[in-house]
Amino acid sequence: MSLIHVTLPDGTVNEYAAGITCAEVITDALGRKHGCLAARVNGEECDLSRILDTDCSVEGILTESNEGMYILRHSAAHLLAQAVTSIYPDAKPTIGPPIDRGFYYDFAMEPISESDLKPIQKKMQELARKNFTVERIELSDEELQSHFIHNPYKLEIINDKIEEGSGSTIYKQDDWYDLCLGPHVPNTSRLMNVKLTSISSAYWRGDQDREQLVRIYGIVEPSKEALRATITRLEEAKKRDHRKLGKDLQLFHIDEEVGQGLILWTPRGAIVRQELQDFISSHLRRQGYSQVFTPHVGKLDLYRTSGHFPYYQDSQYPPLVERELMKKLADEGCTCGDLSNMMKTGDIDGYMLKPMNCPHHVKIYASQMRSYRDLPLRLAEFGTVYRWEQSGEISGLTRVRGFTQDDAHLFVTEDQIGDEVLGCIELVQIIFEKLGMEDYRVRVGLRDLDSDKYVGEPERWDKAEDACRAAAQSLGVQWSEEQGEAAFYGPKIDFVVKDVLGREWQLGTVQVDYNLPERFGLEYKGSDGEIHRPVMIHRAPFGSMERFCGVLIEHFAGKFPTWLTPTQCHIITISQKHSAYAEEVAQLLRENDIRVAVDDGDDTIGKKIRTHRKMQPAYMVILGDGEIDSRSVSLRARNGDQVSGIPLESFIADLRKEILDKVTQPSLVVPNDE
RNA sequence: GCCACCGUGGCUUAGCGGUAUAGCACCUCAUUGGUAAUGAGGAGGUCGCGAGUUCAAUUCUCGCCGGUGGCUCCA
Repeated sequence: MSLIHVTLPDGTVNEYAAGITCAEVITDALGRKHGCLAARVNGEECDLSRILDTDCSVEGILTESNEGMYILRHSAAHLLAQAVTSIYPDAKPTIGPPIDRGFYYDFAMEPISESDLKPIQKKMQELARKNFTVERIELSDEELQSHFIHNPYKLEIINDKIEEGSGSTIYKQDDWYDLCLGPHVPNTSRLMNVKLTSISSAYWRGDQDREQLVRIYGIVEPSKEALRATITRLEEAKKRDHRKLGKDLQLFHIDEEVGQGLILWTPRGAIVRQELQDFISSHLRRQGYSQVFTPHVGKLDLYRTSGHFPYYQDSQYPPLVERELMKKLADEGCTCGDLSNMMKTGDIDGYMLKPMNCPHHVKIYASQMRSYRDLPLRLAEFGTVYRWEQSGEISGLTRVRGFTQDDAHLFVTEDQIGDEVLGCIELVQIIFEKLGMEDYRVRVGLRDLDSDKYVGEPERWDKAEDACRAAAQSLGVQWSEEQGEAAFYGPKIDFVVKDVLGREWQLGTVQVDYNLPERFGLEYKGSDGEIHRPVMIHRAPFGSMERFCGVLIEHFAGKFPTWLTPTQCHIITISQKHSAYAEEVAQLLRENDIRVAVDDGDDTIGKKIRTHRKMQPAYMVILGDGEIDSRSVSLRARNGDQVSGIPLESFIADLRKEILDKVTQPSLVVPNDE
């Protein structure tokens, strides 16, 4: 029997008889309780059962690692398919991958409901407990065909994805098997700690025109404790959902009679939004932006020139057509289809709710003769736009039909692109930093070199793409280049953040645009006396006020920094005989631009504190005999910390400073040493 | 838009073929209280909307509207 040399991660080289398995090598190196569920041989992931017959390096994959969790989730997906097919013999498994937060499996089957998950989960645990060995089996093309003869989905994958003559592998546990490359856990007992979380639907291969499948989502963890911790974390996350907090904290309201995805900002939410807007505005002034205002509607012709109509009409509110004209056309027997066609061809005009602000800003640029001395011209507007998002997609503040972009358009010379793009993303960084938002990623969208859908010359694209790359690089945060993610009119930089449930939302965006200046024939006179075409940069550092506020509510879990908090101080009296002092303090605070609420009602102090806590003021100011005597205040922080005997005047001064400095979290309460 | 589920006073919620619980909030009275619920009383709902089945519908069926989780889409 020949010997092989196996290199371990620590560099030791052991000698084994050829034919040994990974599991045996790892057990030999780490002992029985090594906790690995797969291995890496020469850097390639494989099963623990892999047989080694040549010299190689071997490394165990622990469940604690990212790779380990993916394998665990992938195996759990298999177990789910086994359980589903045993309960629903007609269900046909299609695909079931691991994902960041767990796993799912798509089945072609009759729809089932949420309540059906319990029995499936039970079945999974029952199968896991039986501790079936998970076995890898290599099959030829013919064998694959015969194994999946009753499952057209698997056959489609086999035919599309597997090279002819190469065969592939299946993974088998008990009498159930699935087409899969692996690797997988060695046995099903590793999969005891699973929970099925939700059910939904998906299209086969993500194609809207193909079969609708039943998708079951689940989570799996290596231990009971870890599973419990994950479940707790998910529940905690739900508590900071901006839709729930928006209601609890009375920040906004969505009324079905007003319409889906149309936000009513209630007084408290309006404060948060306005403070943010003021904050951005002050930075815009520093960066040399000019504020403009434009109307919420524009003529269809405007959007025909910009190219937005009719090409994107599916995502716009329907056009507004003059009453008299409609009546006349109706009398002439004009059908809806005729009307639609006439609008497309431009035979009749109408107005449209603006789906974006750019055409309006372009018209401001074009309203005067421009010289190179005017550039860069930076036009900013908190512009409200309306888009007909699909009904099923609308959600809270993060996906709405009417929203206000913190929009601006920069008209620049070719040479100014780099500096101006940089300026835009510096603004984003300043704002994110002030708000303590560190968990975001930057996506640089570049053109797909093989596609011809892009407008403009390649040399200009190269230059603009370089400018975007350089700008992203300068941020000093994680960023990625994504080929083919550019808009057809130019490259872009996007800022992406995750919400509490791990869903990604695009917030800020900076886009270079060669197209609109062309379509609108924009010009400026250069230093050479010739006429040139400016380049446009679209940018919205927050994306929209709605989405940004939604993300911010979750980021702070409703506990806003003092400057953003709707009511910064809630003044609470010990008893009603302290009302006069409370009113005096409140008035002083108001005079210092501090937002206050006063509760001098006849509830007990404990009751009042409990009630006001729910609104998450930065501070509760407690006033009683002691405070009146010493002309002071007693403060209570959100976490329950308290401090008393603070002189009224110094409290006001400190609070003002905290607000002006936009300190990330209230910090005036430092508990007294007992 | 598609699939599944859900829709009871401002909020959270019980219930079910015979028009409905409870808590918080609200109002009144008493209580004047030092940091997470003082006591008593009161008012408030055509059970999302429309149609059907039935002697009878909040409850069953269908349609619509809205919400939730996904899918698809996102200039």
